[in-house]
Amino acid sequence: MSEEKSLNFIEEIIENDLKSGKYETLVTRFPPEPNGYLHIGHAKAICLNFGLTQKYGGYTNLRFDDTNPVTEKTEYVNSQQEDIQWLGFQWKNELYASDYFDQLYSYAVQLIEKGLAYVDESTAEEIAAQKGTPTEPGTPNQYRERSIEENLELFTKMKNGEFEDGACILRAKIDMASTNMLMRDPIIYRIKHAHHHRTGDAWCIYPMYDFAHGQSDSIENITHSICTLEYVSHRELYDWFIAQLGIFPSKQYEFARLNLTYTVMSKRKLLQLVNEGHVSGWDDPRMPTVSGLRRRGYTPESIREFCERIGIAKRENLIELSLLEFCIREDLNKKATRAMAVLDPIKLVITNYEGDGEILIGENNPEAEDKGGTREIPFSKELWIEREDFMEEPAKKWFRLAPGATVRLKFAYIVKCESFVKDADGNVTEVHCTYIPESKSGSDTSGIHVKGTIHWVSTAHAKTAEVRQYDRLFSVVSPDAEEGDFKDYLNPNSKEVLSKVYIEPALAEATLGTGYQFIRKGYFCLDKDSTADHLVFNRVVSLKDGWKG
RNA sequence: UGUCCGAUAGUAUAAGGGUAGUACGACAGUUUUUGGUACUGUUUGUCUUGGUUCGAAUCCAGGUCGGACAACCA
Repeated sequence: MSEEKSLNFIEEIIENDLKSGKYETLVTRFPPEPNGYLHIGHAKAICLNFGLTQKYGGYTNLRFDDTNPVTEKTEYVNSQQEDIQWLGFQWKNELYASDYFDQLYSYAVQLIEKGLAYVDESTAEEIAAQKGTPTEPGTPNQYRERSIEENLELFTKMKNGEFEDGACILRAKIDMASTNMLMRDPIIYRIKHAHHHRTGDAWCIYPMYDFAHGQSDSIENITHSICTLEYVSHRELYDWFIAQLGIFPSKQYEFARLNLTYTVMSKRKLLQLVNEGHVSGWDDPRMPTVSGLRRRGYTPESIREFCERIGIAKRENLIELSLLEFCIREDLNKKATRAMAVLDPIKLVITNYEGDGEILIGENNPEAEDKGGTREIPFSKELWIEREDFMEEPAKKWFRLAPGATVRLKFAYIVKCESFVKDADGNVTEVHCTYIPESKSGSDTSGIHVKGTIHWVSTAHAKTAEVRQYDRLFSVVSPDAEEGDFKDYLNPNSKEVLSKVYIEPALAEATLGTGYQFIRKGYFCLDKDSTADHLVFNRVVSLKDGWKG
């Protein structure tokens, strides 16, 4: 029993099952339908399923739940595999529900032979009407009493393609009056003359989720089949099929799915954002998809840490985006190389500086264990500095530049603001300073202490880049819960493009997949749109800003 | 009107009959050549009404509130 950390309810069940000898080996599975891209909610399930077998031994299968040929594509199979591996997990077996189509078919035949399934020729509307409502029982129809022989014959014809789509279906014969709507003779096979991404045209009947999932779990000897809360009412059916077929009794356990503030999580809605062009694609850095987060600059470690922190429970939850941001800041703080970039430039002229070709040395990461090494930073008389680092009339507790104020230029000298220049519109365009030669960083003998340090880039040496700054996709905490269309609540300012940002020369060597901290501004990463002569950076997340001006 | 699930600080998550704790957030302070980081402190909570008990967040009963369930989707 681990005393250090408390167990979630699933871990408790597993520890009990292992301790009691109910199972020797833990087997879990991650079962996505390949009909879209994986999102952070899937990441929670991935971390849970794979994390459990890492912790307790055993293994986890990746099983694609591909029982609906019209929505599924190989493109999605590939992206989902890539995302799982990127998150840092490796499945034991790559499997498909479609691997079991023959077996599933024979299970259906067994049910018919036991008088527990029948072919129903009612229309979809009739079936819905006969189903009753949650408060009124359903009513059986005439097809329910067909003979086993007739059912066998009709089901064979269904399989052989002798019927059109929708002409009939195979239903389990359970209880039309059950309080659980799912037990009112659920449909288990339907006709779809559709091309399947793996079985091609071999089949024209396909099992429904409820007739495929539990049996697939059972075939794979899954001990703990973990899914989200909306499947609670399916559990009765899940157990029923396993009991009637007398196969390995996998057990289903449900946990609450992840909801994140300021975003939506359903595949349907994410697909809509993509299709209607509200975002650039599934991997738009604003999307809560794994590929979007990856492009945004999130690390696998940060996402795993997030999934660890949110916990596993059965109550509905809405996790604050700030926790995700905390996780990536925490990770990148240790990893990201520091560099200077000026996003909104004005010029700073050091009137008494006459140096030429001075090179300063900067530490790459004071938070890394090895400090990340150092780099060379060219300095000169004219620099770009951030517009927001100068205030003509300083606020109280203002530590940055203002007329007469002193400030340190990061890695360089202390300067004093002597004057400034405005354009015709009244915007400050230049700040003129004098510097203190003996205040050089690392060998400061000036004895002067300043409260503020600002970043800068030498105008003569600056490279340029495009910077894309992202904000929350929606302007309301819970777009799903609002009145009307969720898209009405899109944040119109979720993406801001800065086309000409000045960066220090070292940043021109930035590589894809690496996090950088633009000192005092935030964490950034190179975007895949970057080319050698047009660098593009994404802002992963800003730094926490202690300035409450 | 039914069945099932759930309810602990702002948000999550522990405590499984015996001190309501932790994290994020917020606020304050210390350190700091990033108003970052780090460190310290403060803040706020058991849905409700009864019952069992020496003792209830925990067990029981009723209520309230929230969620799920009537796709030939998964």
